[in-house]
Amino acid sequence: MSSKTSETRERILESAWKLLADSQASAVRMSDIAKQAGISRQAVYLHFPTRAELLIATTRYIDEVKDIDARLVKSRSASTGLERLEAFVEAWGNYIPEIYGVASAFIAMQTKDEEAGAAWADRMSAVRHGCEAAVEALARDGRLTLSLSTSEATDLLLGQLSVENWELLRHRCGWTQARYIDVLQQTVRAMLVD
Amino acid sequence: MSSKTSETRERILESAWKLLADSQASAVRMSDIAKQAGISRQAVYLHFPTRAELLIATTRYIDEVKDIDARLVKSRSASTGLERLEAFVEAWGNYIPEIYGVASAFIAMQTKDEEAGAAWADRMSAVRHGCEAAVEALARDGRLTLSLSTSEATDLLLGQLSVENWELLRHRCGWTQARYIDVLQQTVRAMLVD
DNA sequence: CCTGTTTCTTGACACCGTGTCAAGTTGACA
DNA sequence: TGTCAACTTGACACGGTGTCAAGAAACAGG
Repeated sequence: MSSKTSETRERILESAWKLLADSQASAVRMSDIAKQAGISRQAVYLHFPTRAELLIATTRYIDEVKDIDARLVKSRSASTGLERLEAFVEAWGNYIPEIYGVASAFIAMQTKDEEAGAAWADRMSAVRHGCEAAVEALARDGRLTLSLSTSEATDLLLGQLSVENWELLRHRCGWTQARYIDVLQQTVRAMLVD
Repeated sequence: MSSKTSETRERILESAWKLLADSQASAVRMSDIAKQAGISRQAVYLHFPTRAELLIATTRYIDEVKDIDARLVKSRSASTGLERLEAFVEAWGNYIPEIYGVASAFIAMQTKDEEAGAAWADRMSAVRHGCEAAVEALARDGRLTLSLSTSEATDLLLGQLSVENWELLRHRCGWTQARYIDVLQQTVRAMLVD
């Protein structure tokens, strides 16, 4: 009964994830997802009222499977602000590739769809909290650049760690993931520390 | 005759510019532009074959009216790399607000429209050349951070000066334009110099 | 086994925006 | 006066989202 429902639901989420991951485009239509899941297009609408809500559910699903929380443990338990900052850059920077497909679908949709925009903004505000915590740890250590308020420093860090910036460096400029993490740690440190 | 043609053409470009500037959305349709210009939707297609080409023409029009070249003179004539970098950040950073409307329309369109993607990439490669020139001037002075190649430094600078980053700081985080320029000059200097 | 409910399918349709087409109007200028 | 270019009007195709209704299939519980 209910297990059947959630089984199909999960197959839809897996399909959306897969298609978004390797087609990596907003060119993934509802019918593509249905086909991938081996069901009819209408069946998808029985589980998710709109494309936006399907995408939202997909991010949540990925977060669960890839255990975003576990990845952030190390940064939360860092003893110094600097360590926390570097651990956060590493954790989030290495998480971006996992969510990139669905993230870019969101970014593309944002402009047209109110609901999608709100969902993505919400998600980004969670990342912002992570940035803020690292910046505040830095400030407590007295190592935050004097000319920046914690809020400004948080904003800058968020911009540096944005999916758009990752996409620019990794895809358009051809950086490796390892180099991306390395350089970003160094960059963010130069920007915010001391 | 031809003056009538180019007069209408210009009215279309002005209309597109205006609508993109204050609606600041990709929600600007061909019919909106036509209405604003006081002509029929089809007349727009007599001057511009597709929406993408209209947007491309609009950027060129803005570049001309707002004289992007004149704004870059100061950075090109700087005597030191550092001066050149700061002048470039100021010139481009202050130009972004002028083109933001049409830029965000391009960014939104990029994913779906091949042609628009290519046009925007082309435009960004022009900005990249500006970044590269500043970075190379810095390298000639021996002041470029050792751990970065000139190409990597250029990529980072491009990301920092991206329209997306400007949007984040100015719109979503509420920075003033003056503060944006100030902080970015400082940030970019910390990232790339010495 | 039969019956009722939930899940899914099939196929139709409305809506919106882009781009196309064809026929008709207006105005300039020669 | 006739011709040509710019523009209008109104229709249509296409692709994608979301809706609706009728029926099929699976799977309970009695």
